[in-house]
Amino acid sequence: MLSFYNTLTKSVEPFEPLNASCVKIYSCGPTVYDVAHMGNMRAFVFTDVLQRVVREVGGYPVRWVMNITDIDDKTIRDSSQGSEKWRSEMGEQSSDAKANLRTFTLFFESEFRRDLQVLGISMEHFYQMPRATEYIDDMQTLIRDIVDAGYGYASEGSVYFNVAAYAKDYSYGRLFAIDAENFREGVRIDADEYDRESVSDFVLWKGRKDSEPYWDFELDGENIPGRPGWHIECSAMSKHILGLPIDIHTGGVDLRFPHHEDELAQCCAGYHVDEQARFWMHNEFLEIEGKKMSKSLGNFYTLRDLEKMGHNPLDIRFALLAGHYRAVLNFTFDSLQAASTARTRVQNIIWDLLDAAGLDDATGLTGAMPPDVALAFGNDLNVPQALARMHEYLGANANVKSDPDAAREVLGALKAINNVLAVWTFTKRPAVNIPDAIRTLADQRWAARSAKDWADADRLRTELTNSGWTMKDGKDGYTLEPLS
RNA sequence: GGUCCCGUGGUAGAGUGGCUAUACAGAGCUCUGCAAAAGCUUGUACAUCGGUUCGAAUCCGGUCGGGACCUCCA
Repeated sequence: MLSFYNTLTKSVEPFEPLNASCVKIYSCGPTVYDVAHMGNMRAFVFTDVLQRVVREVGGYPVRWVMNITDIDDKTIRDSSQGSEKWRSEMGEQSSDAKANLRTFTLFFESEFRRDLQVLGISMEHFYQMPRATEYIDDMQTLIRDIVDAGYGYASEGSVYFNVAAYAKDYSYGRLFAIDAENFREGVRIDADEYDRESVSDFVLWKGRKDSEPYWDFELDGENIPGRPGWHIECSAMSKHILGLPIDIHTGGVDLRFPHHEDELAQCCAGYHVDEQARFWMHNEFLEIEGKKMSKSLGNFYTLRDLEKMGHNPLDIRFALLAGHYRAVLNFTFDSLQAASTARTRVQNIIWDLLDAAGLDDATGLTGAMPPDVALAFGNDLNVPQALARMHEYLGANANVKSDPDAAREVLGALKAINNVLAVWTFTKRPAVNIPDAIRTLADQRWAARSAKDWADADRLRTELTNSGWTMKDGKDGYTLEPLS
């Protein structure tokens, strides 16, 4: 029923849970040093749709974990004393680097949670959102195990992973075929500050640097104060919270290498498992108006930016769902507008159907997704295809509004689809607040219209339009809607 | 340098060796006093040059163009 593209095999494979009573999904979450931008949003919306499809189409319970990286170069840099990134809402900085880091990252973590929620991602769907700094012990244990197994070494106050030793016993490059002989000249290789045996080795534990936050770490009877390397947190947390192997591990394409490759290596080396995850799924990047999003091109948008411009986050979610997750998506303001219109139309259909079905609220309504829609979702999350089938379904049921039972059935189907898409609401059409002056004008026009005084009726319509309202004539009365 | 991806109608974007989505925008119609909303109808696109094939936009190769990754950017 479900099949997903697996980066491990570079092909679409049928998805069978390791344990049908609980599908374990681990998603690489944000580094909380700033608010989410469009690219982040795409990644989060992708994972959300994935876990929803596993639940709704696959019918499996899900344990979804998304980590919060609250310790890394950027969070340290931006939370350090005198940083321009420090915001007044965070309060005063202290002289304790670790406390500053904590305050700083907690601030952006709560911003992040808010961002997720306005994008239609429900906190209830998370099993846990672990913070890296709360799993330091587990990471240290893993690092010791890796060193004990002969795949790690300490050098100059840091601890490294020995890729060459590992590659002798295991396969390195399962997610991403690297070609060490052909590293392009000019590619930045940050070998200057640390002393690695080989350039392909990566850091497990970074030695303490001047005023940075640090943790003590006992390795082979020696204390090595420092902080965890980037990859180790995901290895440790996926194991401790979900247990290995997990079903699906997700992230952006850029994480295939080195992050995921190294996570995987650490798990195999330290936990002695064959695999960290059965499926590795990666979402493609996003372009803005045909160009890679970047600050220098001036097309770098955060969710807050778009909200300030007056865009509804659910329209943004819908626009992000317009393309397949493995294809580069060209996000444009035209496409956002198109998404908004399309989404609003379906929302109006839902409200009409609620009226037709005589329901105030269809939140609890259950129904079956049209089979071809479910098929599309299950086929490596082909959301564009699912949307196309949904529109066809709606077209075929356009005349259902005269039949309450049929209306209810379509509503149920839409509800099931929305359990995956999460862009519509099934509660009553919100009442519009109509100012008395407008109401008076409308009443006057209705009277003029009833008296077939077209000239006056038209004059009043124009007046209403100029005041920002659309008056729609019905059989037995009118409705007013604000112009948007 | 290496590895890899992509190029579809005005826009966004699926799909597929033959039946050529879907949405938004546009056009026409129905309904409306006129509108709005809604519904219906409509658009033959797949970079380019070759090849394979009865048949290719879909497979193969060349070319052109765009992009990604190659040690901490989703």
